[in-house]
Amino acid sequence: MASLNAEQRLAVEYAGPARHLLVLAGAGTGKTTTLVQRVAHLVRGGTKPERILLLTFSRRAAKEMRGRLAAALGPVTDRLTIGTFHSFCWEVISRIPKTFGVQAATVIDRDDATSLFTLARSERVEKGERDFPKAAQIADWHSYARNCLLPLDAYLEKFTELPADWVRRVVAIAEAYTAKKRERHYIDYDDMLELLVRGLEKSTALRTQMQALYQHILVDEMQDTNPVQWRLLDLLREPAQLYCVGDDAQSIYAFRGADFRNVHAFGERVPGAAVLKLTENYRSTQEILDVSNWLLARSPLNYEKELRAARGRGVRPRLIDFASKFDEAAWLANDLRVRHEAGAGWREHMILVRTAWSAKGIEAALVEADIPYTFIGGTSFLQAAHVKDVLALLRASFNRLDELAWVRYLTLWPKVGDGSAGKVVRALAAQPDTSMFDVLQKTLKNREEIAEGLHLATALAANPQAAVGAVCGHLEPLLASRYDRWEARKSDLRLLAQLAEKYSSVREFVETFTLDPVSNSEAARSSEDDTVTLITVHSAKGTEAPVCYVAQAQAGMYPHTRSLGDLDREEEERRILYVALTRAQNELILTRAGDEVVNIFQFGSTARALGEGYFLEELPADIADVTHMGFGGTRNALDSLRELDDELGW
DNA sequence: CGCCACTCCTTTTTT
DNA sequence: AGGAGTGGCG
Repeated sequence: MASLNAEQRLAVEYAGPARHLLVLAGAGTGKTTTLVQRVAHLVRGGTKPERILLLTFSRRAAKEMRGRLAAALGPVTDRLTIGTFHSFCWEVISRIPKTFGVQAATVIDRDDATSLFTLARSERVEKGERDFPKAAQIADWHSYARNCLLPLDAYLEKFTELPADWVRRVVAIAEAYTAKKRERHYIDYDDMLELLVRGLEKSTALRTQMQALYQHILVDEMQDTNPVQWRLLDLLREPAQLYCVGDDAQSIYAFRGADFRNVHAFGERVPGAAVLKLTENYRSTQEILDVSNWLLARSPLNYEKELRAARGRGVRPRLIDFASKFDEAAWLANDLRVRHEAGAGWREHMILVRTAWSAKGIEAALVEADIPYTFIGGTSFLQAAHVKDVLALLRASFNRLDELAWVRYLTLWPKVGDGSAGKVVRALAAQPDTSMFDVLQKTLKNREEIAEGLHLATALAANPQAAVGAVCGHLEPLLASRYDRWEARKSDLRLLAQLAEKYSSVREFVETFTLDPVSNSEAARSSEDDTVTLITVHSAKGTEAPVCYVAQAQAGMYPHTRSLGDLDREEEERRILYVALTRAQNELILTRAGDEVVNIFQFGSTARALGEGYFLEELPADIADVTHMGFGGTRNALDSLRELDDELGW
């Protein structure tokens, strides 16, 4: 067993008197270790593994915990229940499908939900009404309200400036969305939590039985738990004991309804709870923590946090300015290469970015420098258009009511638009006893190739890898003419087939990957590969690396311009940067580009707000080395000759 | 009914 | 720069 310090041991072996426990664990203080050792401690103490539930925030965290537990406990690990809140709820619901009315349901992701909202909106909003909130915005509000257990109208009245009649119309659109969802047997992410919570509230029998399942419920990242999730824990926690681990300073999911103040109020929210603290940081050197502490101390909020490094002192963090983001990206690639040539492994390096989108430039530089990397976060691989096209046919093959999938598949074909696709969708719903194949044949005359696609998917339903392969082959001519860079995209589809291999049905494959979207490069590489990690800060919570680059740390990014003007949101941005800084073990390097590279998307607010409240503005020189590099780096040496042009002029 | 050309807006973060 | 939504034409 890993050696524990006194605080950790107290937390791991805690045996009362309080029934429930919150462990406030600062960054790098051994949160995961404590959780893993707690489970191991319980199992070794005689608790049946079946009676332990471990809820994590992300799929990646669940996987990590499972791996570490397997190392500590061996095969009994398989008897533990470990998962995200969402996957746990969905597993419960899937076991009692008739009660929850989800026998033939298809799980939809955010994109599909937004498409459904677009349909609902278009029925209720004139084309000319350009100011009326967009589908994506309405979907956000709707999701947020549900995660907070608030009725949509109450939420809109309280938190938006919408006029009363628009509130009513938005609510009507949300109701239409819900109706469409039900009609099409769709389940969205929020349904998973909401259905189970409602079921537990409604049915004493279900509640009693579920409460009897677990003796111990352990929760990771408690500070990011939102009201529905709290409600679920409230419903399950008697007689089970709650064991929660979290850090208020790392709460970065307010946009999903999390409120870090809830961990402060833990004692009141959970009667009979005690709070322990872990304060010794084992991850980083004191220099790295000095910068992190400095950032947090400047907050108007009081986090009462001052991280101390158990490891002692090391290298001073650096802040490097570049003339352009190209210089910055090129320097990053070069620095990585130099370190690699000096003997460091690629995997010892992590580049953290605020937004997935802005990582593109760095990605390009890494590709050009031939540096192996894994990108984690942001738009997943499954959201690429060509991948969705293939998945649409697979989805349609097992849910005849899946309108979004049918329309997507059918309109891929020439001469098939929304009109005929709609006809097919209606016919499929109206004739539930006719096979889908026959409906297609009858509705789309002389279009055998369209029905043939369905045939391939259905015939190979039990062999996902073959089904994906066959469907890709069938659609290839269509997709190749539709998208540019086809060769690159085609490799995504090969990857898709590869991913499908370990599943026993097409349905299981599609469902798992909707719940657990995999980013492109993440899917392509196994965890054993030696690669640099390029990652969004949100995805990086819980991870660490010896050398961390916090890239694009310029004004406008921390805090992000979109959050300006709202104090709570700006403070959340501070915590995001704090999370980024505290990932580093040995070396922390902040890089940023000067703003002479004009952003093409010059939104009004960007220009005005640049620099206001910028967190790194006053970074003291005694805690970080600030250097300027690469001025004119993108300029060709010959460019200096240009100045001669005016002078010479013969 | 489908296709194409045009305009407008976008990108904060994720289960 | 590119994707989504819109409107007019074949």
